[in-house]
Amino acid sequence: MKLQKETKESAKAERAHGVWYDDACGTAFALELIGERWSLLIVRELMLGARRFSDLRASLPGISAKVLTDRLEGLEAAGVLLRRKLPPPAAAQVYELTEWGYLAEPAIQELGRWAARSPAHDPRLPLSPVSLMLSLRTMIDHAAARALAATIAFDVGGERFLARLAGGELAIARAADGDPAPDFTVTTPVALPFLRVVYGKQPLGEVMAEGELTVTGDRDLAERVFALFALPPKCG
Amino acid sequence: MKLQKETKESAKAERAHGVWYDDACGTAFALELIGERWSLLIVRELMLGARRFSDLRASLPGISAKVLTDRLEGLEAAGVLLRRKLPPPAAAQVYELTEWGYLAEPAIQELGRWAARSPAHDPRLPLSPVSLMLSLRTMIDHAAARALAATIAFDVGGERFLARLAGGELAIARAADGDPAPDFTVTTPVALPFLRVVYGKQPLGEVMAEGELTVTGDRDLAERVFALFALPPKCG
DNA sequence: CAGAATCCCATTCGATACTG
DNA sequence: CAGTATCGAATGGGATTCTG
Repeated sequence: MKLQKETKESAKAERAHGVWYDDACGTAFALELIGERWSLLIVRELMLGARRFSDLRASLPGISAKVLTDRLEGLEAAGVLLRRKLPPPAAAQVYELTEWGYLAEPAIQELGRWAARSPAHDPRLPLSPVSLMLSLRTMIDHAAARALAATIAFDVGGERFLARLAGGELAIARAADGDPAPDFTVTTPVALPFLRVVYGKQPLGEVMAEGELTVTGDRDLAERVFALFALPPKCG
Repeated sequence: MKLQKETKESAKAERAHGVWYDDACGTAFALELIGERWSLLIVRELMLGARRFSDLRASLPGISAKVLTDRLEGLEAAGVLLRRKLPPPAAAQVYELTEWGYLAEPAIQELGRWAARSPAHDPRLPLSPVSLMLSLRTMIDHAAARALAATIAFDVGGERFLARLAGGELAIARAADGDPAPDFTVTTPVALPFLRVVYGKQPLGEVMAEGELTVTGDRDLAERVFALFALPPKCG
């Protein structure tokens, strides 16, 4: 009886550290770190830089304060992110991925690439600004992109990013003060109209005529850049 | 009141279909498909071919019959796997990944590769035979492997596989009757001793002297093949 | 606004027992 | 062997409240 109780208690303690699977497999260990509901989506939202509690809440429709708090604690304990106090006068607290946390991007991309091939995937749900930017980096045709270079400013629902296309890679960062002038600027209140252009291959003029999406600057370059993106073929 | 109740009920119904995140992001959708506890590990166990209920239970220490049943249902509904009746006289039921299910391997690999870089990863826990084989395919140095070709038979705790190294790739399948004669054979009751050789870089002779691991056949080729594998560098 | 603390119900889990 | 049935316990997560 005693023994059984101790076993149960230690099992409980292990669970608190996130030890569910007794398995040396790296994939199983990954699931102990980021396999809880919401965890990986929080990591995704941090992938383009530090964010505040309320930013995260706003980007993750449906998450509660409690759950977000719990997950941030868990991810911090796992070494995936750090909690950092901004220097005064901002004095806000932000959450930022560790160096190793940032290395999770390929895994996130592979999962997304795989799921996008499901016949059941519905690309018309809402998409956070960060997700949109990451999806571009995931779905770009690297080979074709080598032939192009561009500096692109994005404003998605007020969140601003600067993307630099060069050498077949798309580097993305949050917009900052010293940013160079972009070749063109994409402005849209929500992701969907832009998705219809890059993945739905709807003509840019048509979507712009609806009034939500605007592209200013080198429109011709923009069209050639947008042609670089495509969803993977559906399977089954 | 009425409205609230309906909202709750529809939320419940959605949850039953696995709609947790209201998010077009492919990663979020992937998590709806394979993000439940155990789901991705079940997929991993099926990655090298169809298995039975009891095989899966044996390979996933700690999973209960109920949870395994639930997950198999969910994964079948998601289109990740199929339940198939073997023709008589075997007449057993097996679970097998769909074509699209098999495409999840890169995502599983990226997760494993990432998690293996955590300082907290403990590679001395038990490892299922399938995990061991998949980890080899994940951690091989493709560039260096191009210089070698080999046919290798594995017997890990009674589960037998045939691996073919060629063109920098490691193809792995369960052993079958018409298999060609291997260049060498690796036999071990559990994964650990073999892990110590390929990832711990412990001398093969030393590990074999302990008596658990045996390598028969072209021992020299074996040593050169084993040198192709390495864990990614720890981070932080 | 950022988050901790509490409450509480629904779901989930795992153990055990049972069945064709 | 391949699950199903049942049940108590643990957990999860939403709502609300409180604090700095």
